[in-house]
Amino acid sequence: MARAGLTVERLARAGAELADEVGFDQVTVTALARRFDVKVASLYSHVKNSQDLRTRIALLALRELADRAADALAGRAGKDALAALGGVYRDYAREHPGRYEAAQLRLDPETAAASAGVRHAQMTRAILRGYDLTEPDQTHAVRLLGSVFHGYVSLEMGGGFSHSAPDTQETWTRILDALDALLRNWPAPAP
Amino acid sequence: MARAGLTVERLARAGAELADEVGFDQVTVTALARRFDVKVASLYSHVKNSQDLRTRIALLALRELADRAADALAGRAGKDALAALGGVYRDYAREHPGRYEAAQLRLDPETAAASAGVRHAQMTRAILRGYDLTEPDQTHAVRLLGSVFHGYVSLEMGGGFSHSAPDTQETWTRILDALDALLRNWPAPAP
DNA sequence: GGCGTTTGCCTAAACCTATTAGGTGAATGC
DNA sequence: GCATTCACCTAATAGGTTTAGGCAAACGCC
Repeated sequence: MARAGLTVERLARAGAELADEVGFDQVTVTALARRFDVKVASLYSHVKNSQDLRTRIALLALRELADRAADALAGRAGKDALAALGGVYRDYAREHPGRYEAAQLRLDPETAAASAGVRHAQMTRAILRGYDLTEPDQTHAVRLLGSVFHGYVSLEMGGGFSHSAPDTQETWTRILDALDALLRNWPAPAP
Repeated sequence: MARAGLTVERLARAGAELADEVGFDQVTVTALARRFDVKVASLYSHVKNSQDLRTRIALLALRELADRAADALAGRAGKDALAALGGVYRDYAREHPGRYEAAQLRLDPETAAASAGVRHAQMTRAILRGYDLTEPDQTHAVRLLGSVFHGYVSLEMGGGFSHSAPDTQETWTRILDALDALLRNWPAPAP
């Protein structure tokens, strides 16, 4: 009986590829077993269950995304950094739609706290050091940037902006312009 | 044989309730049949299949959301209208998390075009009439607002901002302030 | 190099969910 | 009062998930 050489890491990686090919919600223990030419039950020696598998794929995607972001941010500041971070999310979603979906999976609090998710928040906060925001405003701005990037990418991926002029690249750069302007001139609370 | 009185509308409505209770991805033909105390196969006289059922729930949610938005926008303009629209999305997601998830379902283009989704875009555009934006910029701004609202609500729902100070209500109002300021002073393209 | 232990994969079986085909009986319409 | 339609049924197939228990290859050890 030849062994297929399954490991948790290989399963997660293959699951991520499968997600990009057929969509994250189509990633199934059965499909993954087929891909390794192995019986379904064999996977259960490596992952606890279907949910566990999905979680591992999500963690992989978060890690990849954070690594890319760290690379892209190296040596950049201000609007340059802002555009770089946004670009990383957008490009990753286009190249790896299934992984990007996976990164959106709801994790339970402890798992989330131990994930690369915290690096994402740290990097966003680092970008804001290039702008002049005091502490509570910095948090508000972190949340705004998270919302815009996540919201834009997921709407664009879902075809929300599809086939309407002007094209989405133009909108994307103008949104980055707008965010930069906003951060350079963050308004005081409305009266 | 007593009849349960199934119709497509009742199925969609019950499916929406079920979604709010157990999550949209747990809405299954089987669970819905149980709820009506009817055999699973009976539902197939009313909906084509599981996907069809989900789509109908999504369309219901989009319609409800658009109705609420139209109500909230009546008689408002400018920042008032902006806050009202955002509030509708945020409140709906909190009251009806399953329906809100459903509203995010990817629809095929023809279905989307016939859905209440177009009313949402129209309403967002209507709000922008209170600001001074020329045509291509209006589209960019529509997309920005869509991104922020959708992104913020889905991150907040997913616990993305959880247990960190300051509280999310504060952030929400400051984001509305920021968007208002941005729209009143929309920047020209960066050089 | 044989020997026990661990490890990796298997078979088998139980249990969900989705979907189709082919009924039956109650309500409806002329 | 009969035909038709409609609402629901039984039965069967096909996949996905998960657990229990088994066997054989690989590993550690003397």
